[in-house]
Amino acid sequence: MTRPPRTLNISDVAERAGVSPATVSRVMNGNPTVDPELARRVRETAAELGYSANPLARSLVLGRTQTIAVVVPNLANPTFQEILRGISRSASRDGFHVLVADTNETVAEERSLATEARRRTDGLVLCAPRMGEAELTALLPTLTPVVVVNRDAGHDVPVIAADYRSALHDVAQHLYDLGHRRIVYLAGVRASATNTQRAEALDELRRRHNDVSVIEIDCGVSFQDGAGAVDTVIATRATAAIGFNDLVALGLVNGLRSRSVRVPDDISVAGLDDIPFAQFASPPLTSATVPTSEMGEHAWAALHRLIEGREAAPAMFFRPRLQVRESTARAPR
Amino acid sequence: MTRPPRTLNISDVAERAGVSPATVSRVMNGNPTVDPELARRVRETAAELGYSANPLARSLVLGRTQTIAVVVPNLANPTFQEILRGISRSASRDGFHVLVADTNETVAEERSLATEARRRTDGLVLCAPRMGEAELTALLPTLTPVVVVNRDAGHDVPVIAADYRSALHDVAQHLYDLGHRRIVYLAGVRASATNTQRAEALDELRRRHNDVSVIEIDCGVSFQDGAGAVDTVIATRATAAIGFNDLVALGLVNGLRSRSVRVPDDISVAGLDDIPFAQFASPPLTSATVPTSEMGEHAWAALHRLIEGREAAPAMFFRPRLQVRESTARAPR
DNA sequence: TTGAAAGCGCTAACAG
DNA sequence: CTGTTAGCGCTTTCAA
Repeated sequence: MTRPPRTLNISDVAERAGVSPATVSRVMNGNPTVDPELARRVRETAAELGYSANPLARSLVLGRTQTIAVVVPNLANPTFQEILRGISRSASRDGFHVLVADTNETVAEERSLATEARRRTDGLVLCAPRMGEAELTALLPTLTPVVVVNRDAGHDVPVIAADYRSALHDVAQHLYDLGHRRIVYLAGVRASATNTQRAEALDELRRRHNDVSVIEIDCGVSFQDGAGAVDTVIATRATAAIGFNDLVALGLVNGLRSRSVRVPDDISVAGLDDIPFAQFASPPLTSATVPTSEMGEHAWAALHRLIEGREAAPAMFFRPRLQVRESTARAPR
Repeated sequence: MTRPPRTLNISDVAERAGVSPATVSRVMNGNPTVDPELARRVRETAAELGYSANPLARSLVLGRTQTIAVVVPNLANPTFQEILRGISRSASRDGFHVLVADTNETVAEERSLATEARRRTDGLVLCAPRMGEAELTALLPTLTPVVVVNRDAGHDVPVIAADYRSALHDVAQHLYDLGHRRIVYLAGVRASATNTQRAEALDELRRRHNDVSVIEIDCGVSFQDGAGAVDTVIATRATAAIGFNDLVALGLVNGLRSRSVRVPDDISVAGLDDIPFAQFASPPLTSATVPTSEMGEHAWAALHRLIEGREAAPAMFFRPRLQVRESTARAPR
């Protein structure tokens, strides 16, 4: 293991300016107890040499890295991309860097990835963790400061989440109002907590309307998953389908097209999330708008408070807004 | 500035195991020169205490962080999202973490963001930098090890790029073959190097076919930019339009729809990149497929080589593949 | 107001 | 094979 050649350090500057390293440190940190004239000279020397303090060394001694970590289940999912973007923009505005970790839907690695990422940073945003309730409850305290996105997480941890129960309720009710009585729901990963919320909304629909039949199909979270479910969906003879998210819904639409099933004439399809491209799909997809990048910003704000030792932010739930587009229509009679 | 409470460190483990810190260090690093029995005991103690070495301290002494930085112009752009994902996946496979920095198309901050990010990491992937040639040439040597994506960068720096010249050539030729003789091109940011490549391809088209007229319009890189250009495009009376990228093209399509101009009946529209959603657009968008996530993987591979002190990888150019879909058709007569 | 010295947590050269 | 020691680059008491 060859050690890299050493670089310009604080002593070099100190020596050149004829002062002690301590003084250079004070100047670089804007400590006002330094003689103005001396400070000027040091600053000049530093500029001349192109010196700036090694962030690693500072991190070690100060115990803070000015960096946070964001753990997402899948970087290919537009929802998490948006959340990441929201976090990244606002964190960088506050002078923080962002480390990103993609678990790739591998539940088994969530824990270690989060732990590892957390150790190199000052705090963590855990997005939609897929692990079991017990594991999460045990893990979170070891991760503080941490905030959780799109999953509920007890009372000690700030939560920023979309209310998927309400979202699915609105979408399902919209379909019911259009006359659909046989509705299929393409469920996401069982492990996903938001999937449970969605299921609850379906239960409620069943309770409220005894003339409706809701069929749940195990599917997945990706475009491919949605496309792959097409035959099962057709077999149910449902007149409407709701995707776990827009990706699944869009995949299904594509699959239906390949089977020459028309959307929305033969079957209505709706998604959840309202990803940026839902509106440009063919046909434009009915969905429920989740304010993802704002949620990212709030996640950062909550984490920032924690990092600064301020009181934890309360859990925040965002109610998605139903966005009716052309992929849903009256049920065929 | 309150110093955080100190945590479990190597001396705690050493003390508990009745050995020196050096021995613990050796054990933790798998150094084989330790008595197996002793090693076992140390490992046991470490596990018992839940100890693992502080990465910050290791980074400082070893001079490597096991982290790389990725700088992108815009995290909202699917192309950069995919590149980031490709890098992230492959880097993490090799035990590296990824710091992400979004410049938000702010040319003035590219330099400082890249420099800052580089200082906390072992290497940098600079994606499609927008800064001027001279500035880039001056900056790159201060960033090594660094690899550049989607922009040419002299001979000392590995480059991973899509051949946009070829891509635009194929798209333009495709339109020409469909009978289009009046084609409008929605240019991206002037600063973008790949924009220049695209312009070259248009020049070539003009040279080869003196019956074709190619109009260039300053536009931008986003969906909104494309939508905003709609009236200008209509005013040109062109029968076909090529977007700087798929986002612009999709924006234009949407704008045209709002003006009741039919695609492709009245005007053909094509994009560049073939982002994941190009195929689900309405109508599905003709584009040129850029293998973004593979490019990300190659970018990591090239950077990894550099970090390990191996010889620099040669510049790699990927030729995009024309993907004809329903947004382009024969020119109206 | 400034400098000397200790120490953040770790690794590696050097003795033994 | 193991411990002692020095030092990565910085900040921060403590004394002067």
